[in-house]
Amino acid sequence: MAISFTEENYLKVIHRLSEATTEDISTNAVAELMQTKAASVTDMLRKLAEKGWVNYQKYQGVRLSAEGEKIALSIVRKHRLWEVFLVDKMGFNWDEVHEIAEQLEHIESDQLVNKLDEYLGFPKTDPHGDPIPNKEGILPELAYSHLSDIKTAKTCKLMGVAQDSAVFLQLLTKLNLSLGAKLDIQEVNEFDRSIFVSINDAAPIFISHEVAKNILVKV
Amino acid sequence: MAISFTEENYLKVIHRLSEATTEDISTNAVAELMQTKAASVTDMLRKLAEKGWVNYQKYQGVRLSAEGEKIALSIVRKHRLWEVFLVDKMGFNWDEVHEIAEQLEHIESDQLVNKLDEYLGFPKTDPHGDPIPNKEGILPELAYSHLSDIKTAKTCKLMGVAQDSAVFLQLLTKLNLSLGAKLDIQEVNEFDRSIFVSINDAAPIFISHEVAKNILVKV
DNA sequence: AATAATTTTTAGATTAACCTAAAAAATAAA
DNA sequence: TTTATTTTTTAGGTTAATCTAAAAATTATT
Repeated sequence: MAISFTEENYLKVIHRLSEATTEDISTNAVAELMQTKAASVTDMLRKLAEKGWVNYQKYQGVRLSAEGEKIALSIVRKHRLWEVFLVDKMGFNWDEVHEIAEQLEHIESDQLVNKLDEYLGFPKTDPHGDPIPNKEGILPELAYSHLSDIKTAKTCKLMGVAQDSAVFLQLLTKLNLSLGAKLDIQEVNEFDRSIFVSINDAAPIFISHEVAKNILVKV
Repeated sequence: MAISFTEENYLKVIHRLSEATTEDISTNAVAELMQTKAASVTDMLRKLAEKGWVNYQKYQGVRLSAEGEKIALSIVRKHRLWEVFLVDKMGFNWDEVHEIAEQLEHIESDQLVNKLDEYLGFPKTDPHGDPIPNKEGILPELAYSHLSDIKTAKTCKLMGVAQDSAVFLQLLTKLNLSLGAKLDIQEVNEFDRSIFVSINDAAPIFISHEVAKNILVKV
């Protein structure tokens, strides 16, 4: 069935919200991420439900159907593969690629996506460490911890970020924190939960809890 | 000023029609290429004129303004660069890339286009031999002849095609005719204007006038 | 030049995606 | 368990791009 850009974006947003919870997704939550009004969301949810891509009962929130999940994952796959392309092949920084990938994710051609995947060497994650669904739409589960959850001195490796806003990524770049960086945690301060850490064997610096919450690491 | 996909497509179509003539472009001609009705075209021409991208007086046809020309050329540039990408990097055949490039040409990022250009080695033409406008929107004039215009036995080189429909390109592929092929013209038949020609030193074959009209060669 | 044929435009509707304002339902607080 | 608050939906409108059918302008033909 034909699908519009807007419908694709709604499915993507519902998918994103569903990753964080097992609850049904509220109209308002969708409205906020879609940068639109709740009334518009209600209209769209009814339409998506008619097309069989979501399960929706009014006042009860929304969930993706199996079909809707499949579509959402194919968009996520395209988005993340294009991000790899932009960084690895086009030479963009990891904080510059989101907007462009938002456009490229809507290009329709399974053949192209699979050729791109192969061309990039079947990457497992995008430049922010987010996993890339495979051709069958299966998303490899990457069991990473939030840096903020670590309580004791230990060594770990930066595997991803929980947020890909440009300001945040630029801050990480300033701190010399990129995918794969080695983090030697010296101390976790009880007072403000800031972390005193050596990055790639440099002199240790302080990282705020705010920032640590958005950093994913493998212990 | 903001521009929609549809507006971009109209400018592209008007540009294409303008290449073939110095006359003003008729509403019907635009309608046919846009696969829409004349009434819809009238509406859009008025809008494009308001935005300053075309010069249009009702009943008098339409021309691109300098600004409109600039936009059209940037779309052509993107279209052709993406075609090179699809063939050279993704391994598509030249008859498979048009549809996908129709989508990719609307991706908005000057930075991306210029990086892509560099990545592809600043190609001068697309996989069909059509010239690629440079960053400044200047379209190199390639003075090629139509194979159908050649009257005597001589050797020439296939530099492009005047049509990129999949059926036509597939026929050329069957005839072993690709960009750069050497054509030794043995004889031009007066009766049906068919051409008896050896392709890359193979045994000579007949090529119809219909086909020859769409083949561009350098003598 | 008058009439016929064609092309183009206007008028009035339709659809997708959005909006505001008001009503209804669900949830939280007293 | 009422009342207040918040969330969600409905009702009615807007805009971009399209359509059909009818009117107007242009071009071609007698």
